[in-house]
Amino acid sequence: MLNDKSLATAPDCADCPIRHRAVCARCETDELERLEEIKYYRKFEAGQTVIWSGDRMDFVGSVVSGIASLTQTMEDGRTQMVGLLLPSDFVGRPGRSTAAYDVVATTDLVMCCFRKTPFEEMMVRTPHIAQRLLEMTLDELDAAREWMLVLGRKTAREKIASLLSIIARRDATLKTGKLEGALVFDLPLTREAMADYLGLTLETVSRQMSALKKDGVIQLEGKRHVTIPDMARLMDEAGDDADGGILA
Amino acid sequence: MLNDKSLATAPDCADCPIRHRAVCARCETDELERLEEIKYYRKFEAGQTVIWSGDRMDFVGSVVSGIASLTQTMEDGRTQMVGLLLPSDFVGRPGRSTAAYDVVATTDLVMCCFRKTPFEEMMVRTPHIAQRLLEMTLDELDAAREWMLVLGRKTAREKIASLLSIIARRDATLKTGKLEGALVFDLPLTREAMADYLGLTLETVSRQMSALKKDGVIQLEGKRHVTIPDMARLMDEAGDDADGGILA
DNA sequence: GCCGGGCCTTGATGCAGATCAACAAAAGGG
DNA sequence: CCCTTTTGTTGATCTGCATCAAGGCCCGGC
Repeated sequence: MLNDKSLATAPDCADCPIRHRAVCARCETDELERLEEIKYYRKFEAGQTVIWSGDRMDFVGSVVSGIASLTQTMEDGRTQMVGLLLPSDFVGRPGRSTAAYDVVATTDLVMCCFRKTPFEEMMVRTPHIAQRLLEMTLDELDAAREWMLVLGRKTAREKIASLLSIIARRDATLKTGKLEGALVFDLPLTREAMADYLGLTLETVSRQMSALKKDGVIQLEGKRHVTIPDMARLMDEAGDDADGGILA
Repeated sequence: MLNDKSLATAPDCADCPIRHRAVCARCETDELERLEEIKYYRKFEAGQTVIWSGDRMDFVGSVVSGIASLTQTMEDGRTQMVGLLLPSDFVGRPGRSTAAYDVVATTDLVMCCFRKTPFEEMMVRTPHIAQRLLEMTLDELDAAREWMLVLGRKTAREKIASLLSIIARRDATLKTGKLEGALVFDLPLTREAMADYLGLTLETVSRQMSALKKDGVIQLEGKRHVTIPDMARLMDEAGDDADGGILA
């Protein structure tokens, strides 16, 4: 599974984000070593499904590079994305054996996985892991609740602005750690995926993107390359008070 | 703070739900004793605010009786309820000192609280607490994501049916532990609170309640007293595949 | 080169739910 | 008890987004 090329592109971490995020730095070295022994890598191409809702899920893991999405689908086909997993985000649930959502690779994707059972045993022996996971889960819960406001009360234009500002912020933090001047990034989502995240149709997404472009809130080069000349302006369009949104 | 009358009404627990839920049964007795020492009770009347978003929050706790809601508000006044806290649900976040949402008592409310610092120290000493909290937080995350589907993709009628089925299920589980025959309960929410939870206006809520009544999906006696003659029918109206929704 | 299929944009039209408005029914409060 | 306030219902109208439909752009295959 381990693939040198993909690992070479892992962000800000020569090894594996679990070491930085899920397993905290305070853990004893021998525990970290044991974690090394049970970890493995999985690679997916854009569009591939990592796991289907309801399927047996015998691993937990985190995103090394690329983006995965969590989606829920109703019988009649309506779908809602309920989370966007960026590098270092955690997937899976200790203590549950089936997946609650479809997990799909939105871009090419590398994940660092641990078999669930040894990971759980390790959690029992290493309290810091549970505490670190609790912290991460609480962050995700905050992000999910933030998104409930977006879904429930914001207009289509505000929704788009919210999504762009979240991606822009997260992208800038990953790349430079700073949020200054114009922000430039490539949208990792199709219009349809944006629509699924925002509870809109792709036509509405397209129209609002055009409108934000016409109004100078964003610049578009091609369909995906975005420049945000003024982040404060964008956040204003998103209806956020200046501190803005958190990401799933 | 401790109030005999309100404690007498605590559901299924003569003492405090924390003992059952947040602190797991496996914890050593002396740890439980220590937890006893730092706990205290707070009582609120319907409509009172427990804490405002952004305020300093130096406690964590759980609901003993009554219902509290977590709400986010935009500057222009649009509000979205992001969680409904029923008896035994946990509030607060170890490791954060300010509240992220407004917490409001929707009905008369009794909470069992712990000062945050001793609770956090206790968490470090007692690994099972962190693991139990992780489990609870993951449940809440699932519930929040379930709700994202409701907010993003369901029609007004489906939203109402989803809310009713969640309340009915939770209420029945608390009271009898079973989901058989007709379910009867009192709505603990005003039409406005329902609207805030569902991302609708109160007029739409009222209309859809009337429509569901006219169609025989629910029976209404007064404004609050609800009978569900056929739970499967209601869940069908909610657009859920039979297993239905989870609650925040 | 041409063709077919993703992906995206834009236009025309329809409808679910918001908004505005009036009133009914309880629920206090003096 | 009446009066006010809160809460809920129902109607009329408006509007933002969905839906239906047509076509453009780009890329990969033949």
